[in-house]
Amino acid sequence: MKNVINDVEEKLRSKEYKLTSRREHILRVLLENKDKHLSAEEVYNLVKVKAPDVGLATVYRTLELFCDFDIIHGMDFGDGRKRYEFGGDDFMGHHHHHLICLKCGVILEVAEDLLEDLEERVNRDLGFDVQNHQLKIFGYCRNCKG
Amino acid sequence: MKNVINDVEEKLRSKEYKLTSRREHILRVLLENKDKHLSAEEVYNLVKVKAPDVGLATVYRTLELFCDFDIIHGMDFGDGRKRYEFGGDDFMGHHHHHLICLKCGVILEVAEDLLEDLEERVNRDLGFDVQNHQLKIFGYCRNCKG
DNA sequence: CTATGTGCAAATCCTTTGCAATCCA
DNA sequence: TGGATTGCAAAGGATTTGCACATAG
Repeated sequence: MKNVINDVEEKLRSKEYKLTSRREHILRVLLENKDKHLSAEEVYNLVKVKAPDVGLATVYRTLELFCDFDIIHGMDFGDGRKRYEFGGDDFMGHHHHHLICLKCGVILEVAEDLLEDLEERVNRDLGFDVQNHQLKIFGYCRNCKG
Repeated sequence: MKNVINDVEEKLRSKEYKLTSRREHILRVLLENKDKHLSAEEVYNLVKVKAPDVGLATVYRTLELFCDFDIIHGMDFGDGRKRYEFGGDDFMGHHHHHLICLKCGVILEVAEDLLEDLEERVNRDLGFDVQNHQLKIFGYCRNCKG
């Protein structure tokens, strides 16, 4: 954890950005909620607990910054707001996918990457140079089905 | 085409909705642009050519209506606006996927459905009852790569 | 005639931006 | 000190909503 924070600091510093205390607070919130998919406003509310004087704009600006540095990773589940998750490719290894329950809205993760052969096929057959992919699976979770 | 319009009319009528002339214009635009992924405003602009007195709100309301009836199908490519495509499951058979070029923004479609085994595995291993999925593949198209 | 559909403008929601003040190297 | 960072409030863009009028059946 301290490690991660140092890594991030170094990463930012390598391009003349600072890991200010605001940014560190935001980073901590994201770290402490690795498993969740927080919206900007949720991050804001959590950050305010420890640092009541942060502004929402700063949260947005910092989230964008972290995305640019591939420290976090933004996604969209179609509920009208962007959501963020700690870990870009550098921190997380390869992407995982999301199962979204249509009833209760819970979001589960599938760690395994089963799409490599697909990527290869797309590459070969369509001449499309795959960089990344995003898979969302909608359905009913164990508790909601039936 | 006439067929489709009649189908839609019947579908709407079965639940006490009407296929008014405004709605038909909107439907036609979507039909004539099967291959595109129009935003609400793009639909609006195209509809205005034939029916200058339609309001943007009506377009939004109609798109929502059509989505509810699974006549069209909304999606999000992360550019801040929802996009629509003719054909829900009823009209199109199974879903296709999208290849999004990171440079020129072109969106290609992959018709084949290579995810069935994945669905099955998710179902079996995680007790998740899959209804639908959405796959976006980002990369560089033939023209932009290299 | 009555419920549904519609245009318009205002309202909402999330996000971005301008700007003056603040902070850090 | 000087450029980066920030809070605040205002602006922005997409979408939704309230309401009075128009329309279809």
